[in-house]
Amino acid sequence: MVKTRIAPAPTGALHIGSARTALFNYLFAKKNSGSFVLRIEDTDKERSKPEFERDIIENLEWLGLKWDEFYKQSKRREIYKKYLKQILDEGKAFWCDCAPEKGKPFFCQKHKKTMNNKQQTKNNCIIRFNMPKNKEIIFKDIIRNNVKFNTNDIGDFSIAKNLDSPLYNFAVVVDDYEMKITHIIRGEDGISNTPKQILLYDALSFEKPEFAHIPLILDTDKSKLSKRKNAVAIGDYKEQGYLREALINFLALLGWHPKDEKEIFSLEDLIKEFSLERVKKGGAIFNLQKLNDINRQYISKMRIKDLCELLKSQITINKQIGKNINFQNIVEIERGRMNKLSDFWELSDYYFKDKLEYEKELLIWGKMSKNDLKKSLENSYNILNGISEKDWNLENIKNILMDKTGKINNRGELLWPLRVSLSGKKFSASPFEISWALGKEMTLKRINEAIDKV
RNA sequence: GUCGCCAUCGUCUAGUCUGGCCUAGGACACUAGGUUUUCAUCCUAGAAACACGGGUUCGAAUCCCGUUGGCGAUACCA
Repeated sequence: MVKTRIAPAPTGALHIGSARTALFNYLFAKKNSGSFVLRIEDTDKERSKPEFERDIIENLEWLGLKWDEFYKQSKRREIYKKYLKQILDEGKAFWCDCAPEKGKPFFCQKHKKTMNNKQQTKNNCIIRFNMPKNKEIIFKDIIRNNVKFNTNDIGDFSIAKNLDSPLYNFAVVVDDYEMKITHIIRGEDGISNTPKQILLYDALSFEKPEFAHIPLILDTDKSKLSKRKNAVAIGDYKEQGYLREALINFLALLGWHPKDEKEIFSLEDLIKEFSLERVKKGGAIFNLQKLNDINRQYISKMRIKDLCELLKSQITINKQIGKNINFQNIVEIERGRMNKLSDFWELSDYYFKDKLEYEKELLIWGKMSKNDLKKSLENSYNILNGISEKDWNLENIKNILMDKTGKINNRGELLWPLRVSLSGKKFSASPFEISWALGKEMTLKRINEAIDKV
Protein backbone atom coordinates (compact mmCIF):
# COMPACT_ATOMS: atom_id res chain seq x y z
CA MET A 1 0.00 0.00 0.00
CA VAL A 2 1.20 3.48 -0.83
CA LYS A 3 2.21 5.52 2.19
CA THR A 4 3.64 9.02 2.17
CA ARG A 5 4.62 11.50 4.83
CA ILE A 6 5.24 15.13 5.56
CA ALA A 7 8.02 15.61 8.07
CA PRO A 8 8.30 19.23 9.19
CA ALA A 9 10.69 20.41 11.87
CA PRO A 10 8.90 22.57 14.46
CA THR A 11 11.52 25.29 14.16
CA GLY A 12 9.13 27.73 12.48
CA ALA A 13 5.51 28.18 11.53
CA LEU A 14 4.04 26.08 8.72
CA HIS A 15 5.74 27.37 5.60
CA ILE A 16 4.20 27.73 2.14
CA GLY A 17 6.80 25.28 0.83
CA SER A 18 6.06 22.65 3.48
CA ALA A 19 2.35 23.06 2.85
CA ARG A 20 2.89 22.42 -0.86
CA THR A 21 5.04 19.37 -0.12
CA ALA A 22 2.35 18.16 2.27
CA LEU A 23 -0.26 18.68 -0.42
CA PHE A 24 1.65 16.66 -3.02
CA ASN A 25 2.23 13.86 -0.53
CA TYR A 26 -1.41 13.91 0.45
CA LEU A 27 -2.64 13.92 -3.14
CA PHE A 28 -0.35 11.11 -4.19
CA ALA A 29 -1.35 8.96 -1.22
CA LYS A 30 -5.07 9.53 -1.68
CA LYS A 31 -4.88 9.09 -5.42
CA ASN A 32 -3.45 5.64 -4.81
CA SER A 33 -5.83 4.82 -1.95
CA GLY A 34 -2.89 4.97 0.40
CA SER A 35 -2.25 6.75 3.68
CA PHE A 36 -0.54 9.93 4.70
CA VAL A 37 1.61 10.40 7.78
CA LEU A 38 2.48 13.53 9.75
CA ARG A 39 5.79 13.23 11.54
CA ILE A 40 7.12 16.07 13.65
CA GLU A 41 10.90 16.08 13.33
CA ASP A 42 11.90 17.55 16.65
CA THR A 43 15.27 15.94 17.15
CA ASP A 44 16.86 19.36 17.51
CA LYS A 45 16.09 20.02 21.16
CA GLU A 46 17.19 23.63 21.12
CA ARG A 47 15.38 24.91 18.05
CA SER A 48 12.17 22.91 18.27
CA LYS A 49 9.33 24.82 19.93
CA PRO A 50 5.89 23.62 20.98
CA GLU A 51 4.21 26.73 19.57
CA PHE A 52 5.56 25.93 16.11
CA GLU A 53 4.37 22.36 16.41
CA ARG A 54 0.91 23.70 17.27
CA ASP A 55 1.02 26.08 14.31
CA ILE A 56 1.96 23.30 11.91
CA ILE A 57 -0.80 21.02 13.16
CA GLU A 58 -3.46 23.73 13.17
CA ASN A 59 -2.69 24.99 9.71
CA LEU A 60 -2.38 21.55 8.14
CA GLU A 61 -5.80 20.81 9.61
CA TRP A 62 -7.12 24.12 8.37
CA LEU A 63 -5.95 23.30 4.87
CA GLY A 64 -7.84 20.04 5.11
CA LEU A 65 -4.83 17.79 4.67
CA LYS A 66 -5.84 15.08 7.10
CA TRP A 67 -3.18 12.63 8.17
CA ASP A 68 -3.82 9.00 9.00
CA GLU A 69 -0.94 8.58 11.45
CA PHE A 70 0.96 10.97 13.67
CA TYR A 71 4.44 10.68 15.18
CA LYS A 72 6.98 12.76 17.04
CA GLN A 73 10.64 11.90 16.76
CA SER A 74 11.35 13.03 20.30
CA LYS A 75 9.23 10.12 21.53
CA ARG A 76 11.13 7.55 19.51
CA ARG A 77 14.64 7.83 20.91
CA GLU A 78 14.78 4.19 21.99
CA ILE A 79 14.13 3.07 18.42
CA TYR A 80 16.97 5.15 16.99
CA LYS A 81 19.23 4.02 19.80
CA LYS A 82 18.71 0.39 18.92
CA TYR A 83 19.71 0.92 15.29
CA LEU A 84 22.55 3.22 16.24
CA LYS A 85 24.02 0.50 18.42
CA GLN A 86 23.53 -1.96 15.61
CA ILE A 87 25.54 -0.12 12.97
CA LEU A 88 28.16 0.82 15.53
CA ASP A 89 28.53 -2.86 16.42
CA GLU A 90 28.78 -3.80 12.78
CA GLY A 91 31.55 -1.25 12.22
CA LYS A 92 29.45 0.76 9.79
CA ALA A 93 29.67 3.83 11.99
CA PHE A 94 32.16 5.13 14.52
CA TRP A 95 32.70 7.63 17.31
CA CYS A 96 34.72 10.68 16.31
CA ASP A 97 35.75 14.00 17.85
CA CYS A 98 37.43 15.57 14.83
CA ALA A 99 36.59 19.12 13.74
CA PRO A 100 36.44 18.80 9.95
CA GLU A 101 37.42 21.58 7.61
CA LYS A 102 34.46 23.38 6.13
CA GLY A 103 33.39 23.04 2.54
CA LYS A 104 35.30 19.83 1.92
CA PRO A 105 34.14 16.24 2.26
CA PHE A 106 35.62 14.82 5.42
CA PHE A 107 37.00 11.31 5.78
CA CYS A 108 38.26 10.52 9.26
CA GLN A 109 41.69 8.93 9.33
CA LYS A 110 42.15 8.86 13.06
CA HIS A 111 39.14 7.11 14.53
CA LYS A 112 38.44 4.40 12.04
CA LYS A 113 41.52 2.55 13.26
CA THR A 114 40.03 2.44 16.73
CA MET A 115 36.64 1.41 15.48
CA ASN A 116 36.52 -1.56 17.74
CA ASN A 117 35.98 1.08 20.38
CA LYS A 118 32.19 0.88 20.63
CA GLN A 119 31.87 3.30 23.51
CA GLN A 120 31.80 7.05 23.56
CA THR A 121 35.23 7.81 24.95
CA LYS A 122 34.95 11.57 25.29
CA ASN A 123 32.04 13.92 25.77
CA ASN A 124 32.49 15.80 22.53
CA CYS A 125 32.40 12.69 20.36
CA ILE A 126 29.71 12.24 17.72
CA ILE A 127 28.78 9.26 15.60
CA ARG A 128 29.79 9.31 11.94
CA PHE A 129 28.88 6.99 9.13
CA ASN A 130 31.80 4.98 7.81
CA MET A 131 31.60 6.05 4.18
CA PRO A 132 33.04 3.76 1.52
CA LYS A 133 35.56 5.49 -0.78
CA ASN A 134 34.89 6.21 -4.42
CA LYS A 135 31.56 4.47 -4.70
CA GLU A 136 28.92 5.55 -7.21
CA ILE A 137 25.46 5.99 -5.79
CA ILE A 138 22.75 6.07 -8.42
CA PHE A 139 19.12 6.41 -7.53
CA LYS A 140 16.02 6.73 -9.59
CA ASP A 141 13.95 9.81 -8.95
CA ILE A 142 10.38 9.62 -10.20
CA ILE A 143 10.52 13.21 -11.40
CA ARG A 144 14.17 13.49 -12.45
CA ASN A 145 15.10 9.98 -13.46
CA ASN A 146 18.61 8.81 -12.57
CA VAL A 147 20.66 10.96 -10.23
CA LYS A 148 24.29 10.10 -9.62
CA PHE A 149 26.65 10.88 -6.74
CA ASN A 150 30.10 9.74 -5.72
CA THR A 151 30.83 8.98 -2.06
CA ASN A 152 34.12 10.87 -2.38
CA ASP A 153 32.11 14.08 -2.53
CA ILE A 154 30.22 13.30 0.65
CA GLY A 155 32.55 11.91 3.30
CA ASP A 156 31.92 10.44 6.73
CA PHE A 157 28.78 12.37 7.51
CA SER A 158 27.40 12.69 11.01
CA ILE A 159 24.45 10.55 12.00
CA ALA A 160 24.06 11.25 15.73
CA LYS A 161 25.39 13.45 18.47
CA ASN A 162 25.20 10.47 20.80
CA LEU A 163 23.02 7.41 21.31
CA ASP A 164 20.13 9.52 22.54
CA SER A 165 20.37 12.27 19.94
CA PRO A 166 20.16 11.06 16.37
CA LEU A 167 20.65 13.58 13.59
CA TYR A 168 18.36 14.24 10.68
CA ASN A 169 19.58 11.73 8.09
CA PHE A 170 19.62 8.85 10.52
CA ALA A 171 16.28 9.54 12.16
CA VAL A 172 14.60 9.97 8.79
CA VAL A 173 15.81 6.67 7.44
CA VAL A 174 14.86 4.73 10.55
CA ASP A 175 11.43 6.34 10.66
CA ASP A 176 10.64 5.97 7.01
CA TYR A 177 11.51 2.31 7.27
CA GLU A 178 9.67 1.69 10.54
CA MET A 179 6.61 3.60 9.32
CA LYS A 180 6.68 1.69 6.04
CA ILE A 181 6.80 4.82 3.91
CA THR A 182 6.74 3.77 0.25
CA HIS A 183 7.27 7.11 -1.48
CA ILE A 184 9.37 9.98 -0.27
CA ILE A 185 8.11 13.15 -1.89
CA ARG A 186 10.06 16.17 -0.74
CA GLY A 187 11.62 19.40 -1.94
CA GLU A 188 14.50 19.48 -4.37
CA ASP A 189 16.78 20.63 -1.56
CA GLY A 190 16.57 17.05 -0.28
CA ILE A 191 18.35 15.60 -3.31
CA SER A 192 21.79 15.88 -1.79
CA ASN A 193 20.66 14.04 1.32
CA THR A 194 19.39 11.15 -0.70
CA PRO A 195 22.72 9.36 -1.34
CA LYS A 196 23.50 9.53 2.38
CA GLN A 197 20.14 8.06 3.18
CA ILE A 198 20.51 5.34 0.58
CA LEU A 199 23.77 4.26 2.14
CA LEU A 200 22.05 4.17 5.49
CA TYR A 201 19.23 2.03 4.11
CA ASP A 202 21.82 -0.42 2.84
CA ALA A 203 23.84 -0.37 6.06
CA LEU A 204 20.72 -1.17 8.07
CA SER A 205 19.51 -3.71 5.47
CA PHE A 206 16.28 -1.77 4.97
CA GLU A 207 14.28 -1.95 1.81
CA LYS A 208 14.43 1.40 0.01
CA PRO A 209 11.40 3.55 -0.79
CA GLU A 210 10.93 5.47 -4.03
CA PHE A 211 12.04 9.05 -4.24
CA ALA A 212 10.46 12.07 -5.90
CA HIS A 213 12.01 15.50 -5.54
CA ILE A 214 9.64 18.31 -6.36
CA PRO A 215 10.76 21.77 -7.50
CA LEU A 216 11.27 24.50 -4.95
CA ILE A 217 8.98 27.48 -4.52
CA LEU A 218 11.06 30.55 -5.23
CA ASP A 219 11.01 34.14 -4.08
CA THR A 220 10.73 36.91 -6.67
CA ASP A 221 14.55 37.02 -6.75
CA LYS A 222 14.58 33.26 -7.54
CA SER A 223 16.08 32.22 -4.25
CA LYS A 224 14.34 29.76 -1.96
CA LEU A 225 11.18 31.41 -0.65
CA SER A 226 12.04 33.19 2.57
CA LYS A 227 10.54 35.46 5.15
CA ARG A 228 12.36 38.51 3.95
CA LYS A 229 10.18 39.38 0.97
CA ASN A 230 6.86 37.61 1.29
CA ALA A 231 4.74 36.25 4.03
CA VAL A 232 5.69 32.57 4.07
CA ALA A 233 3.61 31.23 6.93
CA ILE A 234 0.31 29.64 5.98
CA GLY A 235 -1.14 31.23 9.11
CA ASP A 236 -0.42 34.69 7.70
CA TYR A 237 -2.37 33.96 4.55
CA LYS A 238 -5.22 32.54 6.56
CA GLU A 239 -5.32 35.71 8.63
CA GLN A 240 -5.33 37.96 5.60
CA GLY A 241 -8.38 36.16 4.36
CA TYR A 242 -7.19 33.71 1.79
CA LEU A 243 -9.51 30.74 1.59
CA ARG A 244 -8.11 27.28 2.15
CA GLU A 245 -9.60 26.11 -1.15
CA ALA A 246 -7.86 28.91 -3.02
CA LEU A 247 -4.54 28.31 -1.31
CA ILE A 248 -4.69 24.59 -2.05
CA ASN A 249 -5.64 25.25 -5.66
CA PHE A 250 -2.86 27.78 -6.09
CA LEU A 251 -0.22 25.61 -4.42
CA ALA A 252 -1.17 22.63 -6.57
CA LEU A 253 -0.53 24.65 -9.70
CA LEU A 254 2.98 25.54 -8.55
CA GLY A 255 4.99 22.81 -10.22
CA TRP A 256 2.10 20.64 -11.30
CA HIS A 257 -0.31 20.99 -14.21
CA PRO A 258 -3.30 18.95 -15.34
CA LYS A 259 -3.60 17.40 -18.79
CA ASP A 260 -6.05 20.00 -20.00
CA GLU A 261 -6.26 23.73 -19.41
CA LYS A 262 -8.54 23.58 -16.42
CA GLU A 263 -7.34 25.70 -13.52
CA ILE A 264 -9.90 25.62 -10.77
CA PHE A 265 -9.75 22.44 -8.71
CA SER A 266 -11.25 21.28 -5.45
CA LEU A 267 -9.17 18.99 -3.27
CA GLU A 268 -11.28 16.06 -4.54
CA ASP A 269 -10.66 17.04 -8.16
CA LEU A 270 -6.96 17.26 -7.43
CA ILE A 271 -6.89 13.78 -5.95
CA LYS A 272 -8.46 12.44 -9.13
CA GLU A 273 -6.16 14.31 -11.49
CA PHE A 274 -2.84 14.36 -9.67
CA SER A 275 0.18 12.44 -10.85
CA LEU A 276 3.87 12.77 -10.10
CA GLU A 277 4.61 12.34 -13.81
CA ARG A 278 3.06 15.71 -14.44
CA VAL A 279 5.20 17.51 -11.87
CA LYS A 280 7.75 19.71 -13.59
CA LYS A 281 11.39 20.04 -12.69
CA GLY A 282 12.19 23.72 -12.56
CA GLY A 283 11.53 25.93 -9.54
CA ALA A 284 8.44 28.13 -9.48
CA ILE A 285 8.27 31.73 -8.36
CA PHE A 286 5.49 32.47 -5.92
CA ASN A 287 3.11 34.80 -7.73
CA LEU A 288 0.82 36.68 -5.37
CA GLN A 289 -1.29 38.18 -8.16
CA LYS A 290 -2.28 34.73 -9.34
CA LEU A 291 -3.19 33.73 -5.79
CA ASN A 292 -5.32 36.86 -5.53
CA ASP A 293 -7.11 36.03 -8.73
CA ILE A 294 -7.85 32.46 -7.67
CA ASN A 295 -8.94 33.62 -4.24
CA ARG A 296 -11.27 36.19 -5.80
CA GLN A 297 -12.83 33.50 -7.91
CA TYR A 298 -13.47 31.33 -4.88
CA ILE A 299 -14.89 34.24 -2.90
CA SER A 300 -17.30 35.16 -5.65
CA LYS A 301 -18.51 31.57 -5.97
CA MET A 302 -18.90 30.89 -2.26
CA ARG A 303 -22.32 30.44 -0.70
CA ILE A 304 -23.36 33.84 0.59
CA LYS A 305 -24.25 32.51 4.05
CA ASP A 306 -20.83 30.89 4.45
CA LEU A 307 -19.08 34.02 3.30
CA CYS A 308 -21.01 36.12 5.82
CA GLU A 309 -20.07 33.74 8.61
CA LEU A 310 -16.41 33.87 7.68
CA LEU A 311 -16.44 37.63 7.50
CA LYS A 312 -18.26 37.93 10.81
CA SER A 313 -15.70 35.70 12.47
CA GLN A 314 -13.18 38.47 11.79
CA ILE A 315 -15.37 41.23 13.11
CA THR A 316 -13.97 41.52 16.60
CA ILE A 317 -10.87 43.08 15.15
CA ASN A 318 -12.88 45.37 12.93
CA LYS A 319 -16.14 47.16 13.45
CA GLN A 320 -19.57 46.85 14.94
CA ILE A 321 -22.44 46.09 12.64
CA GLY A 322 -25.45 48.32 13.32
CA LYS A 323 -28.73 46.49 13.71
CA ASN A 324 -30.44 48.25 10.81
CA ILE A 325 -27.79 47.24 8.37
CA ASN A 326 -28.38 44.28 6.12
CA PHE A 327 -24.97 42.67 6.33
CA GLN A 328 -25.70 39.96 3.82
CA ASN A 329 -26.68 42.50 1.19
CA ILE A 330 -23.43 44.38 1.66
CA VAL A 331 -21.46 41.18 1.31
CA GLU A 332 -23.40 40.31 -1.82
CA ILE A 333 -22.56 43.70 -3.31
CA GLU A 334 -18.89 43.84 -2.37
CA ARG A 335 -17.77 40.22 -2.80
CA GLY A 336 -16.73 40.74 -6.42
CA ARG A 337 -14.39 43.53 -5.41
CA MET A 338 -12.42 41.55 -2.84
CA ASN A 339 -9.19 39.72 -3.48
CA LYS A 340 -9.11 38.55 0.08
CA LEU A 341 -11.51 38.68 2.99
CA SER A 342 -9.63 41.45 4.75
CA ASP A 343 -10.34 43.73 1.77
CA PHE A 344 -14.00 43.68 2.70
CA TRP A 345 -13.64 46.04 5.64
CA GLU A 346 -11.96 48.71 3.57
CA LEU A 347 -14.44 48.35 0.73
CA SER A 348 -17.48 48.52 2.94
CA ASP A 349 -16.60 50.99 5.68
CA TYR A 350 -19.08 53.60 4.44
CA TYR A 351 -22.05 51.34 5.04
CA PHE A 352 -21.32 51.24 8.74
CA LYS A 353 -20.74 54.93 9.44
CA ASP A 354 -23.35 57.10 11.10
CA LYS A 355 -22.19 60.18 9.30
CA LEU A 356 -20.14 60.38 6.11
CA GLU A 357 -17.27 62.79 5.74
CA TYR A 358 -16.33 64.02 2.28
CA GLU A 359 -15.70 67.21 0.33
CA LYS A 360 -18.87 68.61 -1.22
CA GLU A 361 -17.04 69.13 -4.55
CA LEU A 362 -17.00 65.38 -4.89
CA LEU A 363 -20.76 65.46 -5.39
CA ILE A 364 -20.43 67.40 -8.64
CA TRP A 365 -20.71 65.55 -11.91
CA GLY A 366 -19.08 67.24 -14.90
CA LYS A 367 -19.97 70.91 -15.13
CA MET A 368 -23.00 70.98 -12.86
CA SER A 369 -23.80 74.20 -11.08
CA LYS A 370 -24.60 74.35 -7.41
CA ASN A 371 -28.23 74.71 -8.29
CA ASP A 372 -28.17 71.71 -10.66
CA LEU A 373 -26.58 69.64 -7.94
CA LYS A 374 -29.20 70.59 -5.40
CA LYS A 375 -31.99 69.80 -7.85
CA SER A 376 -30.40 66.49 -8.72
CA LEU A 377 -30.19 65.42 -5.09
CA GLU A 378 -33.71 66.57 -4.38
CA ASN A 379 -34.88 64.69 -7.41
CA SER A 380 -33.21 61.51 -6.15
CA TYR A 381 -34.73 62.04 -2.75
CA ASN A 382 -38.21 62.33 -4.17
CA ILE A 383 -37.85 59.35 -6.45
CA LEU A 384 -36.56 57.12 -3.67
CA ASN A 385 -39.01 58.46 -1.15
CA GLY A 386 -41.73 57.32 -3.51
CA ILE A 387 -40.70 53.70 -3.16
CA SER A 388 -42.43 51.98 -0.27
CA GLU A 389 -40.51 49.97 2.32
CA LYS A 390 -42.16 46.86 0.97
CA ASP A 391 -40.91 47.50 -2.55
CA TRP A 392 -37.42 48.42 -1.38
CA ASN A 393 -35.44 45.84 -3.29
CA LEU A 394 -32.51 46.05 -5.67
CA GLU A 395 -34.46 45.42 -8.83
CA ASN A 396 -37.13 47.98 -8.05
CA ILE A 397 -34.71 50.66 -7.00
CA LYS A 398 -32.67 50.17 -10.12
CA ASN A 399 -35.64 50.07 -12.49
CA ILE A 400 -37.32 53.15 -11.06
CA LEU A 401 -34.12 55.18 -10.92
CA MET A 402 -33.05 54.16 -14.42
CA ASP A 403 -36.51 54.86 -15.73
CA LYS A 404 -36.28 58.44 -14.46
CA THR A 405 -32.74 58.99 -15.66
CA GLY A 406 -33.71 57.67 -19.07
CA LYS A 407 -35.33 61.02 -19.66
CA ILE A 408 -32.21 62.90 -18.75
CA ASN A 409 -29.47 63.19 -21.34
CA ASN A 410 -26.67 62.62 -18.94
CA ARG A 411 -27.39 59.90 -16.42
CA GLY A 412 -24.40 60.90 -14.43
CA GLU A 413 -26.12 64.10 -13.41
CA LEU A 414 -28.53 62.12 -11.31
CA LEU A 415 -26.55 59.00 -10.44
CA TRP A 416 -23.14 60.42 -9.57
CA PRO A 417 -24.31 62.88 -6.90
CA LEU A 418 -26.63 60.24 -5.50
CA ARG A 419 -23.86 57.67 -5.31
CA VAL A 420 -21.45 60.06 -3.64
CA SER A 421 -24.10 61.17 -1.17
CA LEU A 422 -24.51 57.55 -0.16
CA SER A 423 -20.88 56.44 -0.16
CA GLY A 424 -18.87 59.62 0.29
CA LYS A 425 -16.35 58.07 -2.08
CA LYS A 426 -14.98 58.56 -5.53
CA PHE A 427 -15.17 54.84 -6.20
CA SER A 428 -17.83 52.55 -4.82
CA ALA A 429 -20.68 50.22 -5.69
CA SER A 430 -23.66 51.62 -7.61
CA PRO A 431 -26.25 53.89 -5.94
CA PHE A 432 -28.87 51.19 -6.48
CA GLU A 433 -26.89 48.65 -4.54
CA ILE A 434 -25.94 51.00 -1.75
CA SER A 435 -29.53 52.22 -1.31
CA TRP A 436 -30.73 48.66 -1.17
CA ALA A 437 -28.22 47.66 1.48
CA LEU A 438 -28.61 50.86 3.50
CA GLY A 439 -32.40 50.67 3.66
CA LYS A 440 -34.83 53.47 2.91
CA GLU A 441 -34.39 55.44 6.11
CA MET A 442 -30.61 55.66 6.04
CA THR A 443 -30.59 56.32 2.31
CA LEU A 444 -32.90 59.32 2.62
CA LYS A 445 -30.96 60.57 5.62
CA ARG A 446 -27.72 60.57 3.66
CA ILE A 447 -29.26 62.37 0.70
CA ASN A 448 -30.57 65.03 3.05
CA GLU A 449 -27.16 65.46 4.59
CA ALA A 450 -25.73 65.98 1.12
CA ILE A 451 -28.37 68.58 0.30
CA ASP A 452 -27.47 70.40 3.52
CA LYS A 453 -23.83 70.44 2.46
CA VAL A 454 -24.56 72.17 -0.82
C1' G B 1 35.59 26.13 -4.88
C1' U B 2 33.32 21.16 -5.22
C1' C B 3 29.08 18.16 -6.13
C1' G B 4 24.08 18.04 -7.84
C1' C B 5 19.58 19.82 -10.12
C1' C B 6 17.33 22.93 -13.65
C1' A B 7 16.44 26.22 -18.22
C1' U B 8 9.38 27.98 -23.17
C1' C B 9 5.97 35.03 -22.81
C1' G B 10 7.33 39.63 -16.82
C1' U B 11 5.00 35.27 -13.75
C1' C B 12 2.51 30.18 -13.42
C1' U B 13 2.65 26.84 -17.34
C1' A B 14 1.01 23.40 -22.19
C1' G B 15 3.98 21.16 -25.79
C1' U B 16 9.76 17.59 -24.72
C1' C B 17 9.68 10.96 -22.98
C1' U B 18 6.92 8.79 -28.29
C1' G B 19 10.88 14.88 -33.62
C1' G B 20 6.55 16.93 -38.35
C1' C B 21 -0.52 18.61 -36.43
C1' C B 22 3.91 24.69 -33.03
C1' U B 23 2.96 30.58 -37.99
C1' A B 24 4.50 27.74 -29.82
C1' G B 25 -1.57 27.15 -26.73
C1' G B 26 -3.87 28.72 -21.89
C1' A B 27 -3.98 31.59 -17.22
C1' C B 28 -2.30 35.89 -14.13
C1' A B 29 -0.41 40.67 -14.76
C1' C B 30 -0.11 44.58 -18.57
C1' U B 31 -2.16 47.77 -22.88
C1' A B 32 -6.36 49.30 -26.01
C1' G B 33 -11.59 49.12 -27.05
C1' G B 34 -16.76 47.84 -25.51
C1' U B 35 -20.62 47.48 -21.45
C1' U B 36 -21.23 50.70 -16.94
C1' U B 37 -22.86 57.37 -13.37
C1' U B 38 -17.57 55.85 -10.85
C1' C B 39 -14.66 51.59 -9.25
C1' A B 40 -14.84 46.44 -9.71
C1' U B 41 -17.00 42.60 -12.66
C1' C B 42 -17.91 41.03 -17.64
C1' C B 43 -16.79 40.88 -23.17
C1' U B 44 -13.35 41.72 -27.42
C1' A B 45 -8.59 42.65 -29.21
C1' G B 46 -3.20 43.34 -28.54
C1' A B 47 1.84 43.12 -27.01
C1' A B 48 4.81 39.31 -24.96
C1' A B 49 8.87 33.32 -24.84
C1' C B 50 11.60 28.07 -27.09
C1' A B 51 19.16 31.11 -23.03
C1' C B 52 23.43 30.53 -26.62
C1' G B 53 26.57 27.53 -29.93
C1' G B 54 27.42 23.10 -32.37
C1' G B 55 25.73 18.43 -34.05
C1' U B 56 21.97 14.21 -35.59
C1' U B 57 17.84 14.44 -39.19
C1' C B 58 14.30 15.55 -45.14
C1' G B 59 12.59 18.08 -40.61
C1' A B 60 14.47 20.06 -33.72
C1' A B 61 11.14 23.90 -28.54
C1' U B 62 11.37 18.45 -28.67
C1' C B 63 17.23 13.91 -29.36
C1' C B 64 22.97 14.40 -28.38
C1' C B 65 27.35 17.41 -26.94
C1' G B 66 29.28 21.92 -25.20
C1' U B 67 28.77 26.95 -23.23
C1' U B 68 26.29 30.34 -20.30
C1' G B 69 22.99 31.39 -16.56
C1' G B 70 20.00 30.29 -12.23
C1' C B 71 19.17 27.52 -7.99
C1' G B 72 20.30 23.88 -4.28
C1' A B 73 23.64 21.11 -1.12
C1' U B 74 28.22 21.28 0.95
C1' A B 75 26.44 21.50 9.80
C1' C B 76 27.64 18.08 16.06
C1' C B 77 19.96 22.26 11.47
C1' A B 78 16.02 19.74 9.32
